[in-house]
Amino acid sequence: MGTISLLPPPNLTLMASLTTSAAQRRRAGRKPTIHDVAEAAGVSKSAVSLAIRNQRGVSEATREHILQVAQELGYRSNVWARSLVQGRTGLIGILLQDLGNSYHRDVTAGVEDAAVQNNLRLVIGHGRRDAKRLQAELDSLLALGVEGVVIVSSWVPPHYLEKVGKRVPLVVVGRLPYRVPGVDTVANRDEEGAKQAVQHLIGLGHARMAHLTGSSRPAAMHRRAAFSEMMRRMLPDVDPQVEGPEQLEAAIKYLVFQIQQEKGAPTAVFTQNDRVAADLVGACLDAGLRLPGQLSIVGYDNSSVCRMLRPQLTSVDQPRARMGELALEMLSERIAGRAEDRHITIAPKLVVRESTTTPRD
Amino acid sequence: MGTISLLPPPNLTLMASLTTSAAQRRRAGRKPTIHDVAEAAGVSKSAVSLAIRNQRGVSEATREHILQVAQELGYRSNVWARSLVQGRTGLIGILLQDLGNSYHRDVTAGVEDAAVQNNLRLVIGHGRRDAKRLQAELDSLLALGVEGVVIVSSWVPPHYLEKVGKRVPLVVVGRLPYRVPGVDTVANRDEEGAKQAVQHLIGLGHARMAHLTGSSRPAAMHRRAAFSEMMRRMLPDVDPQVEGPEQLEAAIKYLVFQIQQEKGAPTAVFTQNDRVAADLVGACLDAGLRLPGQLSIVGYDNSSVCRMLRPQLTSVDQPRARMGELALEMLSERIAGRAEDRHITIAPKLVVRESTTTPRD
DNA sequence: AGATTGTTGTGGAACGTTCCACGACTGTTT
DNA sequence: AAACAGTCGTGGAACGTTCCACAACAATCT
Repeated sequence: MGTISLLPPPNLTLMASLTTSAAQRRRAGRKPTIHDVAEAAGVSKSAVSLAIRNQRGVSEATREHILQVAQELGYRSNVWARSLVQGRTGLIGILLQDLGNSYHRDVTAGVEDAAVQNNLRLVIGHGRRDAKRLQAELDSLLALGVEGVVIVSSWVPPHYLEKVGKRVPLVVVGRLPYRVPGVDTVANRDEEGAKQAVQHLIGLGHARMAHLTGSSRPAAMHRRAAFSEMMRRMLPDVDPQVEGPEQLEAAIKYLVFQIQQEKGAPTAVFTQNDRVAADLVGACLDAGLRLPGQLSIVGYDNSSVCRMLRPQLTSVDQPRARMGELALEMLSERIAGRAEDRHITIAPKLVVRESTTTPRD
Repeated sequence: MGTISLLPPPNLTLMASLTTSAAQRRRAGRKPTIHDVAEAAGVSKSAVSLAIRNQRGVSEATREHILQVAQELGYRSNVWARSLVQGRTGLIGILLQDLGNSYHRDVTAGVEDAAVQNNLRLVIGHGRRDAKRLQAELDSLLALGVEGVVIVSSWVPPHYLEKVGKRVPLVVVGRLPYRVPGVDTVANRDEEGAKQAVQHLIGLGHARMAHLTGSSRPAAMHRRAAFSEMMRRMLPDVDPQVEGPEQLEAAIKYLVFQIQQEKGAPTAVFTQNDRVAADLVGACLDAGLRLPGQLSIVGYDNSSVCRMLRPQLTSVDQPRARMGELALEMLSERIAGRAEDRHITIAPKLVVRESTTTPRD
């Protein structure tokens, strides 16, 4: 602590005339601006502006010259200044509830592709499966000035969605608890997916079936309800077993126990999603059950784990990339001014793999 | 605490000549600005600016009043205007090569947490496992004005890294082909992970071991080299089998075939990562092999699939969140001015599960 | 020749904020 | 009473860009 900082006098060189201003700026280590380019190229800043945006108003010769000078100086236009004056940013946000999840990855890929088409830049927000964080992240996106947001989560509270939806266009990928005015949605028809799963199982000869769910979010509830409805219609004599979402783990254990006892246990299970299915597969194998011999299992999402598990998982596929594309298209319509709400649903499709077979005799 | 200061309304309703301008702006559908708030609160824009930034220069009473008016108007400060004048954005980017991957998710979570601490906002870029796209995405982040970038990928070409690194601080999470001047790195010690894996297997009694790799990226190459080195040191008489990265699928098939033939086949495999391990597990099970009885398998990454597979996968864990935190800390040091390069390595740790056991006799 | 129409280019005024120098007022010290 | 220091607040000048009205000049039409 002995040394005292001898402050080097800031040497105010008086800025004698203002001629050197641009040069000084550059010397100060700042990034080159449009003024620097203009000065170096011997034209006005307006000319540079036109040139770099490829607008008419400058001759081809000067444009080339300007571009070359800009290149030499390493000039890059300042997006902030531009969007400040233009009043638009060309940014759109996508709010994910969970990175590290192939469903979200594929939806995002679809949104990305469509964004490129629409000349929009994508900013990803990461909510981490937590309503508070999702809200904070959404705020963050808004503060960045996105012109619209695609939300891939059903965890953002609807009243918050409604509030935000008034300030900026919002499209939700997935089911909401109820329709929120001003907010568009794109979702797969969970009922149809559940129906296909049940029909597939019935087609294989199954009758005693169970549904296993780990969530009471809207999508899960629709699958569950559709399962019950289908069973009532197709197999009115059978009492379908529906378990969860609380105590899912215990439900899985009990199911395995039932099968080991052989007394009227389900021969097939339709699960709410692949994660639950994977847990079930694990529990069955740990208990020494033969799969799919002793139990047929259908998942939902057709995620990347389906092909990793043994037996490979039969699962309902949602056209994820397409849903992402649709979401972005709806969003850009909104940004362009559409006022009425739209709700698109899209058909899912069962992908049959190894985890389903005819019931044990 | 009892006394409440009834704010004497500042009521400077003069400004006669300029009265309608702000109101007009608001009517035009634009978002409210600092001027609107100032007008509505009867103070100057400077006062509003101070109030919302919680700076001293306004009394507590007026600050509260201003904040309330701002709240009512739904005012949100415009980040670009701010960063335009301040010359900094408070944004940092993170470039991921693959959403939908638990490794990346966890690293990102670490970066996020540290970013909050450092009062920086995170922007996620998504490269999709493709050098071209990664570059485009990195450009995109730079255009947004990030002050630094954390890159979670080894796919960005080093020469490009070097070029970009001159304009903005860069930290790479993971191994690079070689040290790039100006670019910091944080990585796990792959050699140590490989060593732990081999030691674990030797401890179980294995001697004939193989390594299976699906990549020639630096991290993979280090694991592979360390595997060979360990084998040479610990079991000089055994010829270790190293397969891949090309024709990985064929190598897996051949390995399974060897084991079925029983003649001097490996009894354990250390794989480059969990994905390869999962493929191997699947192939073994499909061929009817008993796992881990006929083959012990060790993965790398301790990703979420480890617990989904049966047998559950023994795998080398990298402290992913911690690596993310470190990356962000290094980045903010750089932004603050550190000039010399730093390279941090961190110890991985083997997590033993079900996929490893004593060799078949 | 004069009027009309393009083309190429210019300087100043936004955009919404922060920063800075300074003013008005209220106490406190000489 | 004068001088000083603090607090609270103000208006104007940036920041880097685009937009707009208009100027200079050339080419074309009456």
